[in-house]
Amino acid sequence: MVASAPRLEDPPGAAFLLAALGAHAAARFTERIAALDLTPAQTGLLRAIAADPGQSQQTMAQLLGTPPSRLVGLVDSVADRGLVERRRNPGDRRLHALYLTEDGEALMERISTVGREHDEAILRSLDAGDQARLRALLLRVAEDQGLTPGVHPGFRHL
Amino acid sequence: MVASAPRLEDPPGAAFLLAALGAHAAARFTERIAALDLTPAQTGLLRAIAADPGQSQQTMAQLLGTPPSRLVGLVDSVADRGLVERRRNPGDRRLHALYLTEDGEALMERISTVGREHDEAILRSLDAGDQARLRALLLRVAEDQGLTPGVHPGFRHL
DNA sequence: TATTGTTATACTCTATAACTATA
DNA sequence: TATAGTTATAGAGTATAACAATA
Repeated sequence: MVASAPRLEDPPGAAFLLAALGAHAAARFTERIAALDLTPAQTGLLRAIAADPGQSQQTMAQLLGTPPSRLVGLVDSVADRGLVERRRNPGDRRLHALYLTEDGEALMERISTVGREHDEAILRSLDAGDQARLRALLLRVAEDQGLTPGVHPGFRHL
Repeated sequence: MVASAPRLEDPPGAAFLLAALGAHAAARFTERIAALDLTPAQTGLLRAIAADPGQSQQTMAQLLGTPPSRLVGLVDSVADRGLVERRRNPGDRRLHALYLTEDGEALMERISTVGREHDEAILRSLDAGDQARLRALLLRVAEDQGLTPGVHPGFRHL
């Protein structure tokens, strides 16, 4: 058994490629939504509210994997801009249910457009068939790994 | 033209899947190398030194996309453990060339093993053919997007 | 007493820029 | 004067835990 030679150009594994490309895609998306004056965390929050309106901040914090205290400032930042509103639950006045305003829903449309443009830019080197194949493979892995659909698991560090 | 209905389960784009899976893979890898008492940033530095020994800290900082001042503590942390050594360049004594020690090279072997196990865990839902297909597609996208091979573009935020 | 949301505090991490030594 | 590396400072962002309102 011979000791392995120095591996200068060790081919990166698929998981490393995933992590690297994921960080790259996230950085490019951050640049794009900055044009809408949004941070990734704000965008993730808007997306989560749009997907399931009326949730309390506690529920939302658990879904996003962040301490409730952090949600306060985040919700403030989008509520101050009239994108989200807190509605007190009359039955239990401790709960603040989160809803998008009309402006918020309109902005979600623009976010979706940005997302499609972003997708196109990242995948431009693949033809339609390969794009579909890649997406199917990623979906399969994401499901197996237990990722919550539509939620960025690294929300804590956005 | 009818206004679009509320899109509750908008299928996530491939780029979003990439970002989400990338963050997931990075988080799982962080857990694994913690068993070797390493942070992702330390691991990235070791990898970069192994790939191209003898570089100065300035060069390394540029490659990794981080301010040189941050490299100091990072190099200290691995040098104190005897994994890396700074060698002064006799020709220009301002430069500190970075090399792995024998212990550092041995640890790289273990890191490679951890990386392979990590890969296997992330991709376990795909058969060998699909793993190869995914890897080829990711490589194509990474190359098109201008990613430096073997370098994590989000090194700044590790 | 328990829970929701909020605020306060302390801590970690980072970049910027000043500083030292070499050139 | 310019550059490599280092150190100091200040700022951003976070989690933990204390707090107020409601149940």
